[in-house]
Amino acid sequence: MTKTTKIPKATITRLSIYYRQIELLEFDGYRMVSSEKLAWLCQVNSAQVRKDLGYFGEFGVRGVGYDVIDLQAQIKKILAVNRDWNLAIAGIGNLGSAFMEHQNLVTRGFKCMAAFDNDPRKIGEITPSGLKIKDISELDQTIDELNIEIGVITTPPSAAQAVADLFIDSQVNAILNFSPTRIHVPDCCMVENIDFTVRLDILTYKLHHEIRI
Amino acid sequence: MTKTTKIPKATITRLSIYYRQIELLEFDGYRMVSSEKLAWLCQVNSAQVRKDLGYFGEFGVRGVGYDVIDLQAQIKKILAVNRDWNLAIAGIGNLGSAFMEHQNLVTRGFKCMAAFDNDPRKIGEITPSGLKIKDISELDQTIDELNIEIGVITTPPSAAQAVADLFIDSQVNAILNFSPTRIHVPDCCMVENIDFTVRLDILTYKLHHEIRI
DNA sequence: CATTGTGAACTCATTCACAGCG
DNA sequence: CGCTGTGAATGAGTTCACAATG
Repeated sequence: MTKTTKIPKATITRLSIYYRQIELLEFDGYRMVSSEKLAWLCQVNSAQVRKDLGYFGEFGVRGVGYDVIDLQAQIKKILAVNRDWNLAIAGIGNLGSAFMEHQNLVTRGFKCMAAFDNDPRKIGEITPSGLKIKDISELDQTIDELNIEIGVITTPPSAAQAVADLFIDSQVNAILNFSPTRIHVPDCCMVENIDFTVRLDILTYKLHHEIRI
Repeated sequence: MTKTTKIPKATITRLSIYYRQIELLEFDGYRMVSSEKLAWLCQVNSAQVRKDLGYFGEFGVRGVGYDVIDLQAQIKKILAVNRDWNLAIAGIGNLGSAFMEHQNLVTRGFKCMAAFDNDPRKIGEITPSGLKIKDISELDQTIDELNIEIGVITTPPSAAQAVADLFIDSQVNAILNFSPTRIHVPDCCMVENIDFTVRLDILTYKLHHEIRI
């Protein structure tokens, strides 16, 4: 019934994980799946699965479970990944290049439409996927022309904030930030951070203290 | 006083973020920092900063703040990043290569000591950092010889679980998993996942629903 | 007297437990 | 009967508010 309860951010994260597992289930020929089984695959509690889905509707059949194909479609709709999204990426070093070529993006409708750098040696180069690297000064115009909605930052940390500011000036309100810096943005803009070293620090902490958190 | 209270995982994550900001503060010549300022930089509540640090000791001076150099050293010790850690990486595609060459790792004492793949065309190749790519079948022996404590998985999702199993058999109890699959491991092993698409899905969800979670 | 350190209050998230239903 | 859907109970994490103090 799409209640207006506030939905935990963790729920959205898990929905994305459920989606991935359901894809695999479908590939393996499953038609139905129980919350118990999906929970096991995703390493969460089965009540959690049911509650997460419950925020958005009643997708299951009591006594039976969830239809794999249907659930897949429902989650796609919830996450709004039932359509393509245009990305632009700034900072074409090793990481930026790797991100652009990454299989899981292409197959999921995330399209890298523009690539920017400020290194004169890189500008004008063609990436393996056939994209011409542009000068960062062309960002604003390009974003507008290509209808970019998500900006990806793979620059060194020192450049991250300036690039974020450029994206925001160009009305890009969603940023995926790979640099190990927190960037400051106005309220209209949302940021997701991916920081390798934070993840590694968690592992070293746990290894050192010999605990599982 | 290093109380034996249970420490939230989020606290460890933030500690790593504080650390990054403190490095920058030191670089900018600051000697002291208040919880208020650090909180602003990291986009959290200042009581949160104090509480997080409070789990591990009393590092501040009332009425003054925290000594930048000292706090840096303290957090390094807590996270156990006051020493080097040897990594091995499996799956030398675009992402694996990018990860190996990544600046922030090298400067932080995370050393990529071994690289594995199962593609005959890649085995034997030398990476830009001078590492010879080995056959995945040599994993067990190499891990042992080089004293590897952290394994990194940058393979396609279909290979992730098998590689994880190999790491675990070789007594590697900490895994950084870049593949968009949840891997199943025994209790002795800890896993941190980095999944681009989950992050992108969160952005699309928010863009579509025009909310900030 | 500005700022830390921390118990208490509060908010948010997860899990339980069972009614509801195909 | 078995599994979903969900209110109620529990648990975890964050923020408040203020006493403690260099």
